[in-house]
Amino acid sequence: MTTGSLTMELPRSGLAARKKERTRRQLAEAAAELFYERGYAATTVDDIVAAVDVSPRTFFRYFPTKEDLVVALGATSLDLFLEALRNRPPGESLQVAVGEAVDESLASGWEDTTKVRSFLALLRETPQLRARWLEEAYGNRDLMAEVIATRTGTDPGDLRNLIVAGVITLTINTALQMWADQEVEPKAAPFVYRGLKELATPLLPY
Amino acid sequence: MTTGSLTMELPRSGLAARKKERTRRQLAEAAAELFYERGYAATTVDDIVAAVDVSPRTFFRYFPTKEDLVVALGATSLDLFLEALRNRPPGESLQVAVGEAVDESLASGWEDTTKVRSFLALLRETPQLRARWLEEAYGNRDLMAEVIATRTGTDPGDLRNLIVAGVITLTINTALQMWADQEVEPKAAPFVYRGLKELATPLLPY
DNA sequence: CAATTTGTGGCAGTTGCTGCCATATGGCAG
DNA sequence: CTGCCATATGGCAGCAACTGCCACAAATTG
Repeated sequence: MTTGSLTMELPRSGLAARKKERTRRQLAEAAAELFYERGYAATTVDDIVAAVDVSPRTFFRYFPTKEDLVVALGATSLDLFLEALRNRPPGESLQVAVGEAVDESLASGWEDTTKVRSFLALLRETPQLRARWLEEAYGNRDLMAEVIATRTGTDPGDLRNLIVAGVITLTINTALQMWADQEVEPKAAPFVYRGLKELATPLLPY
Repeated sequence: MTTGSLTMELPRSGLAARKKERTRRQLAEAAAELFYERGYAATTVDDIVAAVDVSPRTFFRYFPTKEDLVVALGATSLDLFLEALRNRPPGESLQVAVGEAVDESLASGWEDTTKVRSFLALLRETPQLRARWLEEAYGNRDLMAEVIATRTGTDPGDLRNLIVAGVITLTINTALQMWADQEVEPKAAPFVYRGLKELATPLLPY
């Protein structure tokens, strides 16, 4: 059980592999539904496995902890976001690139907007998950710094790039929460833009 | 049991109050020692209470969770930092004020530098605690934004102040980890300065 | 089809944590 | 100093998240 990538083995084809992938998806979907409905703490692992009809022991073979299942729910978006950012045209400003990459990754990583909002609401309501998610997002900081370095032709190990990556991560998360809090604006990008704009002027020498 | 302030009741004087404060301190100190020695996960609540000779049930009356004990270990510093920042001379630049406030709060909140390093090492080695601590630090963001607003004569609710506060929080934590990673420099302030200096120029319009 | 690998279930056990009730201890009025 | 009240403590039973271990079933391979 590789906790790192949250996938179990390499063999991608064959009946067994598909079956495993199916079980995994069923567990994740059933859990998500229950979490959104009753809340994270009020949903036990037993509840989840009962909905899919597997043993509790099996649950923990797919997800090391209950928390990890929630992380897995959103982790795909993190990867998609980085990939989208890599593919944005080089001439584009970082603001636009980041904003569009957010929208693209949300669109391709989730069935519909409702589920994104539910996920964000779950994070907001559960400090434990919020903390864990932030930690997860920061884990991608180094990768993001690399992408930024490539776009700007600077040194990937530069402290500045790390800081920028951290700040952008923070801003995106804040912006997404603000977006989820309201109902009228369907796209998240405007909120991200608004946050990033604040970073366009020097922050400190007040 | 008020989970909010992590203290139990108001009566500050009297024998009972002192006894309670003593038990609390004993638990925290014994736990810290064990955590630093064997690690967080490898130390059970039973281990901790055995060292102080109270019942496990009592432990949870003082600290809602094992994690909360760790947070309590460092939370004092957070309060001290804000207080120190409030007391820095108004003319001073924000960089200097923050850097000095960090040093002051570390000096007054911990017996010696070794313990600060141990605490930071514990955070570094335990993702779960790192996540929780970050969440805790961000909890002070609004308060910090207020202090900044006061210093700069701007609106406390300004989004910009929130962002600055968040970025400073992030920078301080990163800087402290870098400081703890090395051995030669005894004071943390230089590391904080170095990080804050990066914020003096616009971050985004690359 | 046989041999081997790999996923699964069941079970016992540990740890973190909670509710409940009985008891002990400190604070205080008389 | 005594008796009453408030509060802290201990013990116990119990739940939920995990884990290790072993036996069994299913897929994969030759």
